[in-house]
Amino acid sequence: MFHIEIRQKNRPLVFYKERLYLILSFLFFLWYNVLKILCAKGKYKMHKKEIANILNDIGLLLELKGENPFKSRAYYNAARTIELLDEDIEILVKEDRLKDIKGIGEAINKKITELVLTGKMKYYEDLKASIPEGLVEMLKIPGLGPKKIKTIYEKLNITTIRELEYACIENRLIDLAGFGEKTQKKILEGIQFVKQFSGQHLYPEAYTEALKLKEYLDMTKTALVTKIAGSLRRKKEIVKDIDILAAASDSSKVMEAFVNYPGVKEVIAKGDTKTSVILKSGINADLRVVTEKEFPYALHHFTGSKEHNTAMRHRAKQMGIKMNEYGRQKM
DNA sequence: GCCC
DNA sequence: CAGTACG
DNA sequence: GGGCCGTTACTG
Repeated sequence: MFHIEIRQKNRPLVFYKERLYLILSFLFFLWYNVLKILCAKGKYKMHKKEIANILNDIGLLLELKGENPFKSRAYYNAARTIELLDEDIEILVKEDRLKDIKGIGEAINKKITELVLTGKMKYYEDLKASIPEGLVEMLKIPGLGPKKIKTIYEKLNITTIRELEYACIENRLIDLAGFGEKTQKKILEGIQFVKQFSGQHLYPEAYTEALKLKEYLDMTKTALVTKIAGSLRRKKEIVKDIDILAAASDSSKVMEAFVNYPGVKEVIAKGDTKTSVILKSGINADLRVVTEKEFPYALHHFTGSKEHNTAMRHRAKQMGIKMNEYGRQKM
């Protein structure tokens, strides 16, 4: 046979060259695919909690719009179902098994699928854009629900809690149909109540938010290491912000990645060592970047608490050691 | 919106 | 009574 | 096509 004859022959140099080319291209192909998989793996992954939150938001927004209450409840139910799901949502989407889950039908299945595959949901973004942010915040005020908020918005053109507070003080609510003296008073008290707890966040909320942020930063590979610090690291039940500490030789790249995090709503300050942002969830987040050598000392310092630090430094001093966030040395 |  | 908010 | 939480709790 012809090909057997060929095999047994001495091959000319050109043959090996061709073969080498094939091998190289095959290796390149492998490398390319592995890289592709790694990239896909490192891509921002949608968490179940996030999906649930978006579905929940849709429910709220629909109520504010005055949609069929059962429709918004369908979204609430779907949100709860997704959140309590044991299985990996991405796998469910890829295998198109989402629609088999009780509580998720045609419409919501499509929307979740879009969200998981593209990271966005057109319907949600349009819906959110059509309603002033302040109205959603008003839902936190006890005694105020979507119907009353809708009335306040449409009749008085009020879009923020601040404006609402003034309107109450000026007795402008009692004229509205369905409102009265008691209602107005209750709303005003409700506003005070909400104010009292603004800027305070429960550990589970803040922690999941912080984990997502850390995961994102790690994915960008701009820092050698990142760590959640502050009161969150101390597992305080209530925290007022998220502190993240990173070690890197080039801090600017980390800061740049940080402010480009998809969950950032507003950048408060951006510098070489510290950057502060407000997240879309309403939680403040600080990132501090130090060198690799400083990292352990900085981690201790930024984990705190302030009281712990002063006490520890005082004790160190007595032992003849000077310590700060950058390191420690014998005096 | 979802389910029966 | 009806409408609205709540847990 | 029709139901979807409640001997709710409160306000107007």
